[in-house]
Amino acid sequence: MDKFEVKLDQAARAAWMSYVGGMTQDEIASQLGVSRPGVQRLLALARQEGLVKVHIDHPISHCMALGSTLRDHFGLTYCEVVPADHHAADSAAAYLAVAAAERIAQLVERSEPLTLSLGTGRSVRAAVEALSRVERPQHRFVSLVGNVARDGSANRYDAVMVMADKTGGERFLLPAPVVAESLAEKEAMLAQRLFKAIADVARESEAAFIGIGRIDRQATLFQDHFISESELDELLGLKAVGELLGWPLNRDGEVIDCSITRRVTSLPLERFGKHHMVAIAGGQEKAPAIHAALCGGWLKGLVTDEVAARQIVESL
Amino acid sequence: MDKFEVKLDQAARAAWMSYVGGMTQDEIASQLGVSRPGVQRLLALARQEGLVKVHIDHPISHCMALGSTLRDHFGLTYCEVVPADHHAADSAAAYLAVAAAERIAQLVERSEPLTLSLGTGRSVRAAVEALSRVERPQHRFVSLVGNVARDGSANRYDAVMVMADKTGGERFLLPAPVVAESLAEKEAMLAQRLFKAIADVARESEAAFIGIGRIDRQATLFQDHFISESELDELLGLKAVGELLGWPLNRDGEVIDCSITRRVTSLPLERFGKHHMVAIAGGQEKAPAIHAALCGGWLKGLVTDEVAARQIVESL
DNA sequence: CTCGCATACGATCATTTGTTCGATGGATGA
DNA sequence: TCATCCATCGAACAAATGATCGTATGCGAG
Repeated sequence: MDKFEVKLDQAARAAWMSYVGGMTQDEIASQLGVSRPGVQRLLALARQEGLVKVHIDHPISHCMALGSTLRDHFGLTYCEVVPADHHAADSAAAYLAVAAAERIAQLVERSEPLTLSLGTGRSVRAAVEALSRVERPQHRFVSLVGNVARDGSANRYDAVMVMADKTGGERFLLPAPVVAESLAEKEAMLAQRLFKAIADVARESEAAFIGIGRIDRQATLFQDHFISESELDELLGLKAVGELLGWPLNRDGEVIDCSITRRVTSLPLERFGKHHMVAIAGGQEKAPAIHAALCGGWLKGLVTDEVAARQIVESL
Repeated sequence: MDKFEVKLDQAARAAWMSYVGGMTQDEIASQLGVSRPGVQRLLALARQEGLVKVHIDHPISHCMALGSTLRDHFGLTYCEVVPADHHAADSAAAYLAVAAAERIAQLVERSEPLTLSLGTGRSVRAAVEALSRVERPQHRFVSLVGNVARDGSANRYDAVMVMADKTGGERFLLPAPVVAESLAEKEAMLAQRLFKAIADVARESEAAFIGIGRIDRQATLFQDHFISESELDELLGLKAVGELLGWPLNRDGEVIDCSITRRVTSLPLERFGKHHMVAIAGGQEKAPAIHAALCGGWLKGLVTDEVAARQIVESL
């Protein structure tokens, strides 16, 4: 196929003129003595044969590539990866918050009434705090996770509270601990009219922005006393690597069925098809948990950082 | 200017999505949460800041870059550089011929009557021989250089002859040696009605495809006995490095005024403004001659090969 | 606090690009 | 040699891109 070689030559020529020389296809056509659609075909060939290499000379380039890989591999609608600033390790968290905030802002800024679910966790908190104030009393914000600690005290600064304060929207808080003391207590909770009403609002929400929790000694679930040390050990024994809304996941992203799971009061993950939940989580240590959540197919979108994304991509 | 950093980040993102991800500007706009014209501006910024690097992964890429440099530097309308095949050194000449032939074919193939000038030399000969046969009796082909050797014999296979044979067009040959024996002989030639008539046809030609000659022991002018050895030495003494249509040029491309020049019967170079002559020449050894022709500003176009082009560009 | 300036934004239009479909020509096999 | 099929090509259309302009918005000076 020597004919093909000649075609490639011409395709490379056309590609050079188009991409490097900045010529229009008409100019290229008259230069090469072919029709304009002919140039079109040559350019298509050049791209298809991988003759055209484009590189974006900016650190963000890697992040985009990582995000794209994750998005394609786990079938996400979108995946944003923020760069890890190697000079200031802390700034990554702030960057993550800003990036997630922009996502949330896109929804919140519209004026049609919106119902939005929010999870707990530092990342979600930071994200909503990064939002700028905007008057939207028509919106409703509902928490997907109980905000009552074991001792009965409510978390005054839940993400939903911050959101509602910033927008003037309605707030719906789940009046329950994340994990009930007993099965009976859980049943009692779920039977409450108020609880059901809030669950209904949550079900109407268009999107949910949630955190992803680790399951280890530093787990928020444990640190904030939602579960006891022995319960943590039980979860670790069952190979839990992360949690979504308090539901522990194994490394394949499946919800682990155990005594603790049966007492979790959060809305079941199955309730939110695949088109609601956007996770906000980053950091080297959270990578296994994020990976699990992705494997489970629970997420629609993910906002993470470079270190976590890299770790996950490398383990694929 | 931290604001600018953020802009660049976003510009890089947009560029990545557009060039690497292949997304449309509308998609990018909705992803980034800006308007479509906003994306436009971001992409413009990214290009302007040199964030976007495009590389054509094909040997021809270097050739295109060389050609572009020559074209811009010497104000040519076009400059085509064919790749030097390192495996088969000879194939470069054939490639050169094919490339030039395509240029000529573009003119010849049209059906409106065409008057085309042709010079002498192996390259021009090879180029017209590479042309495919096409019936164009309405065309006229005229030689710009005498085709009579010192001994009075005419070159049977002048490029014009080949052209006319291939197309059925009219042929106009200059009935003169390139260099007359004496000033008187030249005057006599130029006074001939026939000579004048042919010169007039040449003046009407739309384009001229000519060779570029070296001035050294291997010079065609000398090898084909158009000039004697002592005349060659004289030219070398006057620092001639090349010739166009028999007119010797110094390294700045100026026609050298000497006893030989005054006897050259070819049409004066000045006659052809800057918008007629396309040179066909390649090879390491011809580089200085080509460079001289370019410096002189005699050419509208150039078809050369990689080795010559590289040598010229490196000496700029 | 208000005016003016400057910068940036988004609606709109012209240009360029990509795709589809019918036509043309050349190769292959009967 | 002729019919048929396949590949290729170019005209026309649809989509996307790039540019221009009027408008808004924010910022600094008075």
